[in-house]
Amino acid sequence: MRVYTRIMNKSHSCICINLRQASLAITRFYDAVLEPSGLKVTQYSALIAIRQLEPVSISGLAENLGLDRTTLGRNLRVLERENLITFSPGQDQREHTVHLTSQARLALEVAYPLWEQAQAKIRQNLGQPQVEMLKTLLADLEATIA
Amino acid sequence: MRVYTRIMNKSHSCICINLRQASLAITRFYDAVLEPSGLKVTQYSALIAIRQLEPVSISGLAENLGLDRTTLGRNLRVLERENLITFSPGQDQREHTVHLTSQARLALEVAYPLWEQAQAKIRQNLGQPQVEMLKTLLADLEATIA
DNA sequence: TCATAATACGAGTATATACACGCAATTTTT
DNA sequence: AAAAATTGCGTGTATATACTCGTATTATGA
Repeated sequence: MRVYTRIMNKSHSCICINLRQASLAITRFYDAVLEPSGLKVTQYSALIAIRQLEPVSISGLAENLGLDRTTLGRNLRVLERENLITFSPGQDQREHTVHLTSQARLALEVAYPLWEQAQAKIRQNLGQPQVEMLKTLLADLEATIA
Repeated sequence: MRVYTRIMNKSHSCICINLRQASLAITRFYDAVLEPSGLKVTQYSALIAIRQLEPVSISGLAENLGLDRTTLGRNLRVLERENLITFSPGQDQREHTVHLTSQARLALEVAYPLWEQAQAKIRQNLGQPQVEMLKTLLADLEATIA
């Protein structure tokens, strides 16, 4: 008797798809809340990271953000075109170090209360302990595949 | 699959960025594991959903997958080009209903044990109760912004 | 019945993501 | 010092995502 492979027919049993769907939905929410600042949440997080690490190379920034180097490089071009960042040569002639412009600092000041508002809504509706639990689980999850 | 280790700033305070980083890392992991099947995890989940809901319209499928209608429409073109799905007109002349090909059913049979392997690794390393807790939190999280 | 609203979809545009490949600069090894 | 390995980055290619606008079809309501 042949036993045919039983395939799960519920995509929501997939941990990855669960994560992706939540990630996309929450991203849409943050992008909508941040809209008056002209920044998307990906751009906001990149600018925050740059401000924190400046001066920083593209690869260093990518590692910090958990993104592929080439992905971040292309994302940064958008920010450069919008006059939010500039590049300058580093000590090492291979490196391009990234800098915030004053326009970016202004945009971050506009974006910050909006971002806080998004964070607050989730904290209030989900509960602070649940938010902390979620962060812990996400960190542990990433550790399982490292 | 590359694992982008974030040395500095491991705990970001942004709930959205936490989610996105985990989502991208886990997606890279699933894509790498599924690679022998020729399917990416997004494609795998789309095909599973189609098999479950067939015959289904593009909009109906998009709703089920939590994706924008136009996003899914473009994703489906890739699957059509790869001869994994076909379209046919529905009762309603506006609708395009989606169908799996036998090639897709074969690909799913190849992909299934690989997908199970990815799921198992996470279940074993994170723990079944933690996986359930994560799913609950993600569902609750999405409810907070609805 | 006819005007209007709602639905289903595609195209245009734009950002985000990442792998493979190649090149130039730097570091390490021999 | 020369060879080899590593590092930093860009390009080519491809998929994924979603917003706006336009069009055709269907449903609804006056």
